[in-house]
Amino acid sequence: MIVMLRTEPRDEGWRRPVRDACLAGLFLGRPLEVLESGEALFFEQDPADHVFQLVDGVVSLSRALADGRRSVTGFRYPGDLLGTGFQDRCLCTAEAVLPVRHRRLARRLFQSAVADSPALGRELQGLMCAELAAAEDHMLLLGRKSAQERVASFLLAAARRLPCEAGRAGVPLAMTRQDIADHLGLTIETVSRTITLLRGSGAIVLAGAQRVFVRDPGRLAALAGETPDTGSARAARR
Amino acid sequence: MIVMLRTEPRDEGWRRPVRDACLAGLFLGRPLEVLESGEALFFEQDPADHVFQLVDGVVSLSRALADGRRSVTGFRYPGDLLGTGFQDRCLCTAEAVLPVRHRRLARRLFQSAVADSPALGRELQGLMCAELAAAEDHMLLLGRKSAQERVASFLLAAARRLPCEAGRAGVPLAMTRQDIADHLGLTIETVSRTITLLRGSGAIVLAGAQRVFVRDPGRLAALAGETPDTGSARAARR
DNA sequence: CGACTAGTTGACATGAATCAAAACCTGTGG
DNA sequence: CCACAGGTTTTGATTCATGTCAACTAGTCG
Repeated sequence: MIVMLRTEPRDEGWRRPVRDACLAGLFLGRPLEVLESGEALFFEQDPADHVFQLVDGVVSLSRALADGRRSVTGFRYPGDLLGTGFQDRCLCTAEAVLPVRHRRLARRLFQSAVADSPALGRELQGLMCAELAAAEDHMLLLGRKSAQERVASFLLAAARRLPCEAGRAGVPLAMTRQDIADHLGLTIETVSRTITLLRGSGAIVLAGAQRVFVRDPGRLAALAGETPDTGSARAARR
Repeated sequence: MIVMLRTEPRDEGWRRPVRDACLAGLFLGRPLEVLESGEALFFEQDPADHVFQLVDGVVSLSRALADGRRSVTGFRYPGDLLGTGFQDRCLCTAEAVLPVRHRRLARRLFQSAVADSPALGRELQGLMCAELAAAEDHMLLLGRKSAQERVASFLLAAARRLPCEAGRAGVPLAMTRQDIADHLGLTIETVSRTITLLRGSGAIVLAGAQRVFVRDPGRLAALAGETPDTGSARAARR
């Protein structure tokens, strides 16, 4: 009981060496599972019984209309958690874009771990805030950006995911043009044409369809409709 | 101290008559503030120092590109909380669409209350999950739906927000056509034309620009691209 | 009543979708 | 090593939905 009391205090900073009790830690003992490229980890509307940690590969998250029209809400990469934002049902379908290795944890366990630890609670809240921020960015892209701005934004985001040096070797685009199109609310043809256009402008160079070199990040950012990033939103009002 | 200990146990179900210790309860003692229609509660990129409870009125949440293009990510109504999904900065601008009455709470207090109570933590997580689900729905709308489907979806959602009987008196659209257009990724002209079209089809009737009667919810749902709601996503794969 | 703003309608332009075909990969088998 | 099959990506020609620009109308507030 005394121990209980001693672990209670609010500010926990002191007793964690670098980073213990992180969400990733919950998956430590779990067995590794694998998925072929194209297979699904879960489907939209499935009961959301598990939470997943992506160890290796790339996953697309998508939802679809009855007639097959599809929206890819995002992609997930090694280290990311999947399904943390679900309640009882899966919000989206998760498909392996590359061969995947992952671990799984029963949602019950995940939830009780989060409920038991304020630190985990905070980490989860942070993750969800980030997802929400990304979702809002993406709504702006889908609702208001031109095809060129969308593709440029996408390539730029892909480049920024990589450590600077890795970028020298080119940005790998694991997903198909169809996935990119469904992510950007365009058709494959438009994605293809737009990439050709960006290539023509000298902002990027291609090495096969799946590898891009960003030659001129500044120009790409400009084409992406990014603000030169000075004034506040308040100042920018017309 | 004994009292402290007695309030500690994890499963609190027993000591709450109907619903105490909910997030809304945190705002109970707070003074009511007011905002004229058109005024902003906070701006994109402002430091996120407070969390708000909307008591009365309607608020639009939006982000903007440097050149003024705008995306309204959603609307908030009485009872809703605002700013719960922010970290250190506001993700979006919140503007009063109707005169607003609201209460505010320092984020610090909000966060510590949430950290202290697993029940509040769960409630907050639930709210954020719902926001995320709404965001994904909206991405599908923006990326893949036609103008008609977008407007029909919007009107349907507005109608469904109201209790059934209230619907008889018509669905009030507090926001301007510009707000609707920015929400749906369209222009005001297209919104206007599309509403006219829906009116022509007999699905809706207008009473002034700000009040809609949904005459045929089934037809409207069909025009909105909603599935007749039978098969699972798994079954619907082509 | 008049002025102002919001909303609607019309004519026309255009960016992206669609339909179609060619080029490019990647792996398989001779 | 080459030929071929099946898939993905690119390119081309054309169409169409939505955007743009402009005028008109309907509320609203002084």
